[in-house]
Amino acid sequence: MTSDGIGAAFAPHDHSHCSARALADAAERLASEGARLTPVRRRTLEILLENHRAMGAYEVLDRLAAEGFGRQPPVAYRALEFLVQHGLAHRLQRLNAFAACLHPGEEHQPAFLICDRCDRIAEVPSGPMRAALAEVAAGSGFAVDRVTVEAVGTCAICAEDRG
Amino acid sequence: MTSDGIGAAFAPHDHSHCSARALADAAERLASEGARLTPVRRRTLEILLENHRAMGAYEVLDRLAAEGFGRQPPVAYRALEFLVQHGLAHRLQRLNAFAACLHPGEEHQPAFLICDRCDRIAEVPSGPMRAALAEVAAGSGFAVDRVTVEAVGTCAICAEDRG
DNA sequence: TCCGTCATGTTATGAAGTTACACTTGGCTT
DNA sequence: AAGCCAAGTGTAACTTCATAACATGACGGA
Ligand SMILES: [Zn+2]
Ligand SMILES: [Zn+2]
Ligand SMILES: [Zn+2]
Ligand SMILES: [Zn+2]
Repeated sequence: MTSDGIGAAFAPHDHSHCSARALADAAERLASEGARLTPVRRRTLEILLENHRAMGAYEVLDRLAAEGFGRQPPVAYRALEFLVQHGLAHRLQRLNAFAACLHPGEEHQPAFLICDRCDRIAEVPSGPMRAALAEVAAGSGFAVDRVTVEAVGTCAICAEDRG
Repeated sequence: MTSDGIGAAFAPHDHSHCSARALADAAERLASEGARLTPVRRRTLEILLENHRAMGAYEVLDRLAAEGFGRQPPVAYRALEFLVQHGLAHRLQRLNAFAACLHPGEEHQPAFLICDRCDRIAEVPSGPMRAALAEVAAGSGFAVDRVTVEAVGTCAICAEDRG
């Protein structure tokens, strides 16, 4: 993870810095891969970066449509898929939703903490869990490819607010 | 897990035994909780138990309808929800599908191995992973409630069949 | 028997995701 | 410059997944 510390999403912070850096990283990263950060894609990423929450594809689509982009589902799904494929966003299986990645560039397949009170999302390292899983899987001859780890619970802010 | 061993789903075995026992356990368990294993619910469980795969709600619904039960989505969703709530079935987030639990009665919140070649599913213990996750989560003040761990990969049988 | 609760069924609707196809754009070849 | 191709963007139409709202039936206790 980055020097921001783990779970920074659940603590007050300068979010404009957070998102500006992610965007800059993204542009650089894509350039080096020969992939194009077109207007829709860029705007989609910006929208996801607005806060530490996950957004449904149709929610993103509404925003895009309101700004003059296409208003059909594939517009959003294609942009989101592109971002996910390039490691700039993640898909949250439990929520059928997407969130911007806050430290792209680092090879990762993170675990997610999802607060069910405020809907904020944090990425945390999943290395130890993946290792533990790979081990038990190997015991039954299963070769793990991708792992989804998503925890639902209560974040620090909400725990304080509401006991 | 049971004496069947971990990941038994991915090895040849006497499946009728597997499913008969799960069904018997289910009936007993529900009786002790005062919950009713009605015909639709029982049949739904039997259908899920037919193999070690996950089924979509509509796939289950088709089967139920063909057997004279209701043919509208809530029929399947209610039965499935009931089974999940009583620990007799699990929901696979990545697949939007359901699978019978093969060792009910044991308090568990398992991890799943999903073979993307044959669609078979296995439950494995998730204790170590949940512990690791709880630790890193606690570091950011997040209290974990429920965890989803789902691994996609290749099972032993498919690995052998196709290299 | 009356009543309340749970269970089952229906219709209708909402939410999520994909397929197929047309048009444009921008780079590359000739 | 003209022609070509691949990638990107847009649309319509549709499938799949899931829930809301409401009516009826089964069952056990007062
Ligand atoms: Zn990330
Ligand atoms: Zn929260
Ligand atoms: Zn189980
Ligand atoms: Zn397999």
